[in-house]
Amino acid sequence: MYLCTRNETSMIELSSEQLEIIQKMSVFQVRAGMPPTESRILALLLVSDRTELTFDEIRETLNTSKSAVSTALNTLVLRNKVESITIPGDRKRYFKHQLKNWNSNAKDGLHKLLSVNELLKEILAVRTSKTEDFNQDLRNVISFIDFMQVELVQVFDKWNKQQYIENN
Amino acid sequence: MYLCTRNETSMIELSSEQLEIIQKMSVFQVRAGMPPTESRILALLLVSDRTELTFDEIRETLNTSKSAVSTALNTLVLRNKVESITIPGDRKRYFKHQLKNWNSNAKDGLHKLLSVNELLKEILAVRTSKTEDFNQDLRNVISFIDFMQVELVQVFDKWNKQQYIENN
DNA sequence: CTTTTGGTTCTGAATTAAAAGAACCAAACT
DNA sequence: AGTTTGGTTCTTTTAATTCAGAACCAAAAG
Repeated sequence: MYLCTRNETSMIELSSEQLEIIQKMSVFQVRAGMPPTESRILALLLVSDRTELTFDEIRETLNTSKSAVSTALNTLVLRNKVESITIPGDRKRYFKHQLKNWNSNAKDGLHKLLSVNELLKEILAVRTSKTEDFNQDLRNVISFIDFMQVELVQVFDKWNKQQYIENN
Repeated sequence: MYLCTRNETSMIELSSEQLEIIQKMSVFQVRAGMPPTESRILALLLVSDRTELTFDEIRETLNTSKSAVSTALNTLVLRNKVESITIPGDRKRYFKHQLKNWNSNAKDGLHKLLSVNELLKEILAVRTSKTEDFNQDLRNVISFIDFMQVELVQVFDKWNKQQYIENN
């Protein structure tokens, strides 16, 4: 006979405020294109009093299937949104929001957005010369994006420098 | 008996390069969350030799249904991505890419992205004080976004000023 | 070596988003 | 007035996401 030392449920207790925030946050993320389960997991990891939750705690608290939680967590880990921690002597994995990566994720996202400029340059190269006004507008957009690219790098640098100073 | 003075087709002739760019551009936009038809219309309006196209030219060139083109164009106009021009004495509407708005659309988009900060501040206010490390990381993200908000406004200003100078 | 734990992977079902098709409508033309 | 044009709107079809449920599997525990 094997002992069952586990609790009946691993559901996390949440205040109504916490639940409400999970709701709002996930609506926000879903609108930005993230799938619902991923969004709710991220939101839960942000509001929960314990910052490292197990697979089962997430599953039970959000009342979702194992498969959905599994795939969502894996893509979140892949995208550096969540880190998975293992404690020696404990088989379970613990999942934690990767707040630290917010900065560099934002940077990557912006870079991807700005990479449209390569296509715009291709377009300019192929355009007829008959439409000078339009082409000039296009050139202007291209310079704007080039400008943003340069400036954003400086803004990120400025932030990093400022952080360095504050921590010394 | 009524004369049919219209052409058989209003399809726009496109080089293979132009077609290829439409393809690449729409893939890019779709990945950023824009519906396919909208993306292809925008791309077409960017590469086409004529910059103002009619409803039917768009429909035939992209080989899409009237309803799809209609709704896509209407949302594009609503979002200030496309402008619709009417020429007096011509019943058709002409549609043109709003390159001029790229700048301010970008600004709006970024602002929406950064508006997540209000939620993060709510979260911080509700969090337990037991998790000081995590809370500090969260505060750090919040300051980062606040910082970006301020800096981006300055970057946009700088661009506008620079443009003003160049044009005078 | 058997059982339990902590998941993963593989269907299928259900929901959602996108596009097509047809009916419709107002303005202009004859 | 009747027709054609230039679309719009509503309904149906199709395609793509998302999730659940069950089977499965490796590592650890008994």
